[in-house]
Amino acid sequence: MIESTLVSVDVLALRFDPNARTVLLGVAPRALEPFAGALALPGVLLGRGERLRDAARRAVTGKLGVPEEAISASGQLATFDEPSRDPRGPTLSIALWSTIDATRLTGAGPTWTQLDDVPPLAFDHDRIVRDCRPMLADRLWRDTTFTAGLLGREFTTAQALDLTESLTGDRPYPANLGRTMERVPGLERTAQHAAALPKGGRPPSVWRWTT
Amino acid sequence: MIESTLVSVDVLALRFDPNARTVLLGVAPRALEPFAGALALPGVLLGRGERLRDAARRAVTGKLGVPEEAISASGQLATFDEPSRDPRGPTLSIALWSTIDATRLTGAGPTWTQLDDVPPLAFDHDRIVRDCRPMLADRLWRDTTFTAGLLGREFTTAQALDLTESLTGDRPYPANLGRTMERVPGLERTAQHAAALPKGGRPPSVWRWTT
DNA sequence: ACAAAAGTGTTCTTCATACACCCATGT
DNA sequence: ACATGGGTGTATGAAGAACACTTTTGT
Repeated sequence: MIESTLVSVDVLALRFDPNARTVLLGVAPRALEPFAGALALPGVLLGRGERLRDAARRAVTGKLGVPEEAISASGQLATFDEPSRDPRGPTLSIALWSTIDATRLTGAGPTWTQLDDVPPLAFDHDRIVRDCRPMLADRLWRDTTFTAGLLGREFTTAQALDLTESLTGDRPYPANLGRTMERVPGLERTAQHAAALPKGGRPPSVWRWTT
Repeated sequence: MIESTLVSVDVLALRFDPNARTVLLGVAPRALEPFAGALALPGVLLGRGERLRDAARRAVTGKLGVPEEAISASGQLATFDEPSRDPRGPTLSIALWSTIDATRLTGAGPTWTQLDDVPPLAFDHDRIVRDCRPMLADRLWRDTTFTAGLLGREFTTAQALDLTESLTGDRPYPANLGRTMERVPGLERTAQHAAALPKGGRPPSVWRWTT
C-alpha cells in the first residue's frame, strides 16, 4: 500500500475594509514548529472524508478566530504540489478563498494585512498569495458569490470603486464602473443614496443584490 | 494523528483527430474492483512526494498505454471532493488535462471516445467530464500550451475550425477565426498551403507556432 | 461547369476606455 | 464660494458576429 501525500487546505481569507478602502488578508502567527511564530495563511490538514469547504471553515475559525457566521462565501483557487514546500515532508496544498463579513466579526480579531503589502509568510505561502492574486482580480464582478461575499448585500458606489482599485490595481471611472455593475446579473442600483464622505462630495448610490 | 484523505489524480487525456474532425477523450476499462470492467478516466493514487504532472503522466502511460513522448502538455482543472465519490472510502480527485500527440501513438491504442458523446463512466467521472468541459473550451486560443498541445506545431485552418467546433459547440466563420488566430501571440500564418480536402475546396493556410 | 471550402472586405453590435460637463454634498 | 467626488452623456477604438463576394481546389 502506497503511503499517500498529506493534503492541507490553505485559505486566502479576504475582507474588504471600507474605511481603509482596501482588501485585507487574514494571517496568523503559527503556534507550532515549523515556522513557529511566523505569519502564515490559515491552514489545516484535510481530515479523512472532510470537504474542502469544511476544512477551509475550520482553518478560518480555528486559526484566525473568526466566527463561523462571518464566513460569507468560499471557493477553490489552485493546488500547489512542490514536494519540498513543507519541511516536514511532502504535503499538497489546496488553496481556497473565503470572504469574511466584517460586520459579524467579534472583538479580538486576527492580524489583517493589506493584500498589496503582505509580509513574508511561512512555507511557500508568499508564492501562493502571489500566484492566486490575479485569479482573485479575475473573479471580481464575474463571480457574484465572491463579489457579494466581499461587499455584503448592500454597498455603495464608493465602496465598489475602492474594492476594484484594491484588487485590480487601478481605479475605474465611476461612470464606467456603474455601467459595468448594471450589466452584472442579480445586481441593481436602488433609488437610495448613502451619506457623502467626510470630505464632502455627492452621495453615492446604494446597490443591492436581488438574489 | 488524523488519517488523511487519499488523493487520486484523474486525467482528461485529449487528442484531436483531424480525420474524425473531433476531440477524443482517452478512457480505459478498469482492471480491478470497484467498477471492474467499466470505463473510467485514467487515474492513479498520488504517491508520496509525487508531483501532479508526474502522476498524470503515470496514469496516461499506465492506464491508457500511451507512450510517454506522446504527452505534449498538461495542466490543472479542478478538485472534486465528494466524500462518497469512491465506494472504498473518501478520496479526493484532482482533475488534470493532458494533450496527446497522435503522431507519436504506437500500435494498439486505448479506447478513444468522442468528447461530445462520452459513455457512462465509473465513479463520478461523468460529473468530472461534465464540469470540466467548459474549462477546456475556455482554454482554447487563450492557453497556448493547451491549444498547441492539441494541434501540434503546425496545423491548417481547416483543423482549427474543426477543433473549435468540437470544443465550443459551434463552428466559427473561417474569416473570423483567422483574425482571432492572428491575434494569438506566438502564432503566425505561413505562406504555405496544405492540400485541399478530398471533397475539394480551397487549400487552407498552414499556421505555425513561433515559440 | 459546378460544388466545396477558405479567404477578403464590409457592416453592425457590443464593450471597454476616456473625458467633458453636471450635480449634490461638506467646509 | 469652493473643493470633493459621484453621475450623465458622449466619443473613440477594439473585438466579436454575420454575411456578400472572391479565390482555389476536386469531380
